[in-house]
Amino acid sequence: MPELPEVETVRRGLATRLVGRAIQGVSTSGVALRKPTVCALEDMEGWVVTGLRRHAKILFLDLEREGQTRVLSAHLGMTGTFRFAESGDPVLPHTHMTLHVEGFEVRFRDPRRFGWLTLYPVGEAATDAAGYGPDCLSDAFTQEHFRTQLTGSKAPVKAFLLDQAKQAGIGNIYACEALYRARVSPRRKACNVPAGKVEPLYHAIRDVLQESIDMGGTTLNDYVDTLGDPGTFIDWLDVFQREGQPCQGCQATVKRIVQSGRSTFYCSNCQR
DNA sequence: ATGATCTCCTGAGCGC
DNA sequence: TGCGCTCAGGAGATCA
Repeated sequence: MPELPEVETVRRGLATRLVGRAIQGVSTSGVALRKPTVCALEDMEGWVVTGLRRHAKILFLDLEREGQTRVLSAHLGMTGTFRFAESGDPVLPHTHMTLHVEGFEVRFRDPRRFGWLTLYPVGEAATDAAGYGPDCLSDAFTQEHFRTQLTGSKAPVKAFLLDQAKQAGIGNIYACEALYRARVSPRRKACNVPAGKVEPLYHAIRDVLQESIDMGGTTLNDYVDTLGDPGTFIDWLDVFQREGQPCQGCQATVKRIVQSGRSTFYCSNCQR
């Protein structure tokens, strides 16, 4: 499941081969994704990719043509992938968009269709991240911002971390891992996180995300990068999907509970 | 207003 | 062997 580190890995991969290239053609499946696009994706034909940006889990493809600009936003949802391909490669099922570029193709595939592709009109900015808080790895995500948001929320701290409006980019994996690293119980209300644990939790979030990027992200089931390679951060997960296994710190058994309908993995002995 | 729950979707895994 | 059930969760919509 792509979270910030996986999307950043995809962004870097796409940037290496796509920036400066003209989109010569666009093929689509016609199947509806999570959100409808504003303009037809085919309208990207003839536009040049000038850059790839990311805010949290959203990718932005900047396009330019004859002095004008526009943007394509993309979200990978649960099972979305961007892959480089040769024109003769077999097209896998659930391939929803293919960008034809000189010498190769870029294909967006998403079996469960939780992702989206939105092409905005010429000159318009993308609004996908309008309700989002600062990206967790950006300078805007300060310790002060985090403290203010945290102390103002009565939600369980695990649910708080997943709230993209508070700070954006954390998904289920890294919420569990950051809480474990900071030794904070996921069941504790955000506003009741001990004062002395706020800074450790802030740094745990930043560290775990950055370390995962360095490892190419985490692959549980579906995620692969633009070359089809899985991320290897799974080997460094302390608690996620480790129910029943001993905690690395105290040898107690890692537990799994459900919060807001999602699995939370933690050590009830270490995390208080 | 805020937090909790539901919904969308497909494929993997499991039990009978 | 094969069918049907459950589960996975990002995030917008809806409910409490």
